[in-house]
Amino acid sequence: MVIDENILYSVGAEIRIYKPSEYLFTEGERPNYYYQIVTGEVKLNNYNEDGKEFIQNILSAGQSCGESVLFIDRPFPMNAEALTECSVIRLHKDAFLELLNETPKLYREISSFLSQRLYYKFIMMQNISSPNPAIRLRGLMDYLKSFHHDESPYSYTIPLTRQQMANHTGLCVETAIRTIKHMERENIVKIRDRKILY
DNA sequence: TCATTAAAGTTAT
DNA sequence: ATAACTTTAATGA
Repeated sequence: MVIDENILYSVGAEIRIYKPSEYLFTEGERPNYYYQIVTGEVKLNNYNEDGKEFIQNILSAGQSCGESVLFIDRPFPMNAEALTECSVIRLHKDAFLELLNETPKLYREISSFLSQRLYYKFIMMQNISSPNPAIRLRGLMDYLKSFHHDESPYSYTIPLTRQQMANHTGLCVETAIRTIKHMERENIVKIRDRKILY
């Protein structure tokens, strides 16, 4: 968790429920709130000129979003869409910044969270710039698996659909599927009832 | 080689 | 039932 919920409530935060496919915020909007996910999953994405989706990240309980842009005067560069039903704590920008001023410890925690995001972005950017789809997908899987602490092969079930994996790596679904099949033949992954074990 | 299109089967809602 | 996802195959850059 990023910030203790009780602290957020004490400075005026409110809880909001979002239905699947509802937006927390959209690209181009002016950021007015700090968001922290209590339950559910939120997808950060963009759409390119042809309307093709690119998933930037998928966030789950305990993670925050929107904070990256609260410190600067810029509109949101992405959409935040609820994937499942979500309960999200929302705190107004001014109250959020005020809270950080009063509590240096929180400043550090937010910085740490932002650093993690930056780290993720860097890793993903590295492997997504590879022309080889296997490297892109493996980079994604390696990153996801790095949070599960069992390193043995096939111990981690990829929590994404192939569609989502493709949209994460800028590949088309068909290429993602073919590449994953190829990886299965090479014993890099196992597939058990459509789930990818890595 | 990969994206795109089309078509069909499968799963989830 | 209907939408979303998965898979295979053909074609073209």
